[in-house]
Amino acid sequence: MTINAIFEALSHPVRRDILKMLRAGPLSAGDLARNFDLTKPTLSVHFAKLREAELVSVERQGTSLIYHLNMSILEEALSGFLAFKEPKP
Amino acid sequence: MTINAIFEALSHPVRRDILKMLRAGPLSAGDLARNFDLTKPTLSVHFAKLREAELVSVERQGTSLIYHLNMSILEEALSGFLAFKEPKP
DNA sequence: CGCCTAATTAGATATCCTTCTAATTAGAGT
DNA sequence: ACTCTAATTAGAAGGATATCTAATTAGGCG
Repeated sequence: MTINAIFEALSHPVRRDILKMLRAGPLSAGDLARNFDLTKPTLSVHFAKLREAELVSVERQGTSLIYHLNMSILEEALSGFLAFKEPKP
Repeated sequence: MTINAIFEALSHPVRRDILKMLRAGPLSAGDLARNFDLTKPTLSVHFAKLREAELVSVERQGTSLIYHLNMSILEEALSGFLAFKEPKP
């Protein structure tokens, strides 16, 4: 997890929308994908970037992958940058 | 000014570093540029993106352009996104 | 096992981003 | 007007990103 990966992940509107949806609670990849006018593979790539930044975590439930928002990472990164603090050593 | 332009602007480490430097007070384009291992035209492009997002404002002083941090825009955008609020209508 | 659904990975293409050098604009001073 | 310094804009090259279709992995169930 780097501050770089986090801001990189936040730079795309689709990925920010994904985070907003997850705010209400965990959702499967398919349920998330249904909300966009993009193919599932495209969404998978966006999920991967969010995972890389550790802004979301995944849990398997049968054949589905359930995505959870990692609010603490998001909060630390954004409020940390607002205060111009360095990331935790 | 759009939330999109703001997160786009924040996505590059050089631009985030520029904002950090401006935290301490206004600086000229040249003074900012001296801190990076990049040419001045390259920095100019980064400045332009920050202006576009209205994260900085510019004021001319003789032949120099002085950049100021627009803290309120940054704060509203980041804390707004953290709270998952919509941007001001 | 064979098949169906859910999702990701691979490969290809088009677009966007970053960076450079060269050219241009703008102000100050002689 | 000329020249010097400060900075931006233009144009081009290279690398990275987003998106699609096709192929692959993984789990559940008859």
